[in-house]
Amino acid sequence: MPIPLSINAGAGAGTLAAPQAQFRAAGVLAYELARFLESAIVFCEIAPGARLTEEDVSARYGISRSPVREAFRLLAADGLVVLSARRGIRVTPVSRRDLAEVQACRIELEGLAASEAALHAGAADLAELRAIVERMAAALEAGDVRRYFSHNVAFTTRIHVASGNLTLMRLLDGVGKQALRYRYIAYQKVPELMRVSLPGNRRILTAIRAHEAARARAITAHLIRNSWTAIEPHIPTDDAGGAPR
Amino acid sequence: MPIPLSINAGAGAGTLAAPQAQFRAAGVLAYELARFLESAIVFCEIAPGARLTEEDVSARYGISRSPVREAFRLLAADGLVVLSARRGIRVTPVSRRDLAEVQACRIELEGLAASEAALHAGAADLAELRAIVERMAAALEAGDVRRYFSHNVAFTTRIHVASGNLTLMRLLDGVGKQALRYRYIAYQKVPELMRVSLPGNRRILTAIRAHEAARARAITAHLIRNSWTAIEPHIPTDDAGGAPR
DNA sequence: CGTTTGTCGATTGTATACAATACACTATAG
DNA sequence: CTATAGTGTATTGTATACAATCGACAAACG
Repeated sequence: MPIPLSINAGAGAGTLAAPQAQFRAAGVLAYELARFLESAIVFCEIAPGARLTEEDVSARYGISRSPVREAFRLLAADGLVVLSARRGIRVTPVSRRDLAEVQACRIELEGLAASEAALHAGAADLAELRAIVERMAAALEAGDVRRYFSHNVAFTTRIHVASGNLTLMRLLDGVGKQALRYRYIAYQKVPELMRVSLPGNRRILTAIRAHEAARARAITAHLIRNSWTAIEPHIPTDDAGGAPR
Repeated sequence: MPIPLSINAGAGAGTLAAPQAQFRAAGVLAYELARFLESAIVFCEIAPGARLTEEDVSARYGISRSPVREAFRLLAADGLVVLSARRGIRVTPVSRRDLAEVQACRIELEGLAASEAALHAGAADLAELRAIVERMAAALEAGDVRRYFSHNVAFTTRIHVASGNLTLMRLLDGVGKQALRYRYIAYQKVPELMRVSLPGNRRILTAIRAHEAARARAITAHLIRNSWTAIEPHIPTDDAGGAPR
């Protein structure tokens, strides 16, 4: 039976921020596997709509079904896969509708995070954010989309941390991973997005440094709407594309 | 070894809306157990900060550890318990800080849901919402706090459905369960809250029926803020109350 | 020829045994 | 008396075997 995975192992694993590393040990197979698959899904190394089974994955990585099963549940909780009993799990298909849903939610939550960050960010947060922006600028200069993307994610995550709201972080973590797929597609298909994104992020940082909550929120919302409209044309109209088994 | 559960089995189980019943079969132990424990936690039949172990729960209900483990992960994803490796899991303690976090997020997400519902609600949604409001009124008349609470939850959930945004529903489901505990505490300690809540919900319904998205959002936000300030005095200042094992 | 029913295979759901690990406690050395 | 190392126990992490269930296909019946 052919296994539909085509991951060149070790490639992209761990390049994204560890999701709940603060809560869970690194040596736990389920979490390691979840991070690995997550990264593979976000970077489209596993195609949207692809079908996986517990057995396949456990055989492929030489581990038992228990951690695989747990990893699948973790991915499902973040909306990256959909579980259908006894029919295997499927990588959540991308669609314009899903994009719209995700972005609408992100506007609210990222906006809140930026706003709270403007109120609570300490010196360390600001320094870190500034450093990340510079790294983004360097990546843009070098034309390295994937590196820019990676730093951009770090920037966003750091704002979440600076907001000081753990519940918000948890929620953003959930919707964020789904959004990551679209964000990656966006930067791949429309690299020019970087040129809009970087100044936007700089302005967010400025607003946060000046403790202007409302402005930080507004710019964030605007930026998300921007990328939304940039991405949309590159997403299939509906999710009919997925192979129906 | 004493098992810290004190659930009179079957009492409150299933009174809350089934979370993902549409996706998962009812006969699956992990989901049944998760719903049961969820209800017990929300209604404070298991105390905040209480410690559970996979072994205890599996023994108590005569099922194996596998579904118990899975149920624990589901509860953790909704923020109702916190997992700490090899130290058992603990029911998430309540605290003013946590309340603030949850409510801040809810203002954004419930606001969005109300707003979208105002734009997309169909005749069936409106009829159902109207019916639920009448049931809330009846419960208020009868002074039945728990029944009022239950219908209130149904009302909120129905708005989420009417929004037509599945991602939003998923997020609200996550933060909503955590919020439920505070909402229940609120109605128990401050029954008068019902008298404020009912007219507020009526006004939300009116705004939705009139397709006034902004107003629906504003009223929703206002209502949440209201209950927030009403609840806050009844929550311990910090989470030092939990027995540290 | 259409419909229903039975069987089979694939896949998840559940149970259980075993391994690993972190924490608490005790004993011993200084 | 205090500090530290070692050991034991509780608890989760992982592996694996077995049961249940769903969908597909085929055969029999109308």
